Amino acid sequence: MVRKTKEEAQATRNQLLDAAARLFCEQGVASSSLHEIAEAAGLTRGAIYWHFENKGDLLTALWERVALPMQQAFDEVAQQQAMDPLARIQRKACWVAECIETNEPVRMLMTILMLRCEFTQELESTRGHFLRVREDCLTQMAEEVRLAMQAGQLDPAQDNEKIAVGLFGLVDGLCFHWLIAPGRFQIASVTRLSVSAYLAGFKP
Amino acid sequence: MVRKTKEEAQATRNQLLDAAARLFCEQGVASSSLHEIAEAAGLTRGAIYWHFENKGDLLTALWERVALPMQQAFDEVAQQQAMDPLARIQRKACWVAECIETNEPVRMLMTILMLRCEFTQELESTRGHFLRVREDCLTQMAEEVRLAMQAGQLDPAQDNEKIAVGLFGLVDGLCFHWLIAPGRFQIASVTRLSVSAYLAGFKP
DNA sequence: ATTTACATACATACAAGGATGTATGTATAG
DNA sequence: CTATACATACATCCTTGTATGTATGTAAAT
Repeated sequence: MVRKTKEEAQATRNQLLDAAARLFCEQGVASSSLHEIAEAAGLTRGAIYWHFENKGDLLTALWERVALPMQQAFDEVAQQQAMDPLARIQRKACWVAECIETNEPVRMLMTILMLRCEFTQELESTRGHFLRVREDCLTQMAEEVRLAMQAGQLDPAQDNEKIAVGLFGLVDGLCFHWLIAPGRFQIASVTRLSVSAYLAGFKP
Repeated sequence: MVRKTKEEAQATRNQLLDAAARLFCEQGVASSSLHEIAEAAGLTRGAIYWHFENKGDLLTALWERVALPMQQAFDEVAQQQAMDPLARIQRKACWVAECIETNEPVRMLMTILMLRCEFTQELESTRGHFLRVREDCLTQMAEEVRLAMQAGQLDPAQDNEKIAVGLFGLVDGLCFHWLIAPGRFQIASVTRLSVSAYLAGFKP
């Protein structure tokens, strides 16, 4: 039972990613051996080494599988021209929190990235991805803030980049706390409240 | 050259903690073997196993060595009765950011906890410590918020706990971003700006 | 329509190197 | 003399990477 069709091979790859996500999430990246992952997927390490280079590559693939569609959805929210700049900012910030709560793959990936992996030399490429995506989002967000300033919704005397950085910190920090202390608070409502207060603090 | 005095033994223990902090920070907790740590401290694994039970215990000790004095300093800030409640809140929130920037042991520990370790079963006790300290701080902060509401500085119609949770998220999120992208922004100034805007958004 | 040839998609086997925990040795402070 | 504060030695278990085996899909040649 070898040499399957391309579709079956893709299914195998997804099985491996699913198993890796579950094990990484449960017991951490370092503590999950490739043998365990393969076994959890009902396969052997040979399958892993066929589809991926090593554990780092596996994690990167996991991240891409979730992040790519998420990035698209994020951009779609950004295209909502019906809303004014400030409403768009608020919507985008809260959307991340909602995703973490409702979308299990996203929640698992964020759990892995924030609590179950070590950003060391081995995962340098993963960290690079992370930083680049973050930088893109930050640039977009700073631009939105600038537009909100132009529209008279935020104080134009402020630094739009700093405002965007603070907003990112707020959202990611809430995600971090919610993930490490699950069920401690309602992330969606707290994020809505916090973000609107934060933005209100920058009104002219 | 064995059987040293108690002071010398304590110094040995500190050497081990110093070496562990450095290695954990540089290459992560999981990637740092006890042999490496002992070697970096100019000792052997025997010394580690004499002073600590295992790697998890070592990390817990590391955390306690930094967190205990930090907790005290934090409480001292809380005792500043000269300031009004809102100023105290602002001061405490910003103090963390300042610490991370100026106090190297604190920065290293936060780097380890946020980026270089996996909160899995093995570090369950460390995570427990973390959560308990966080819960204490949160309770204190919520109380301060309540006082600020009583003093008419914040909107009493709001939920003081939620405000405190949001503040924690903001501060920790900024720390996280600053640690993962070092030098990307000035943490002290951004934190000051963000926190004051956040709090301003809750004014009556 | 077979056969041939090759690439694909894994499974299995092998070698080497740690890492951990523990048991034991040992010199000295108290 | 005894407990202390380590160093050393040992056994066990994993883990990774790679090399090799193998069965099948697929396309081209005949």
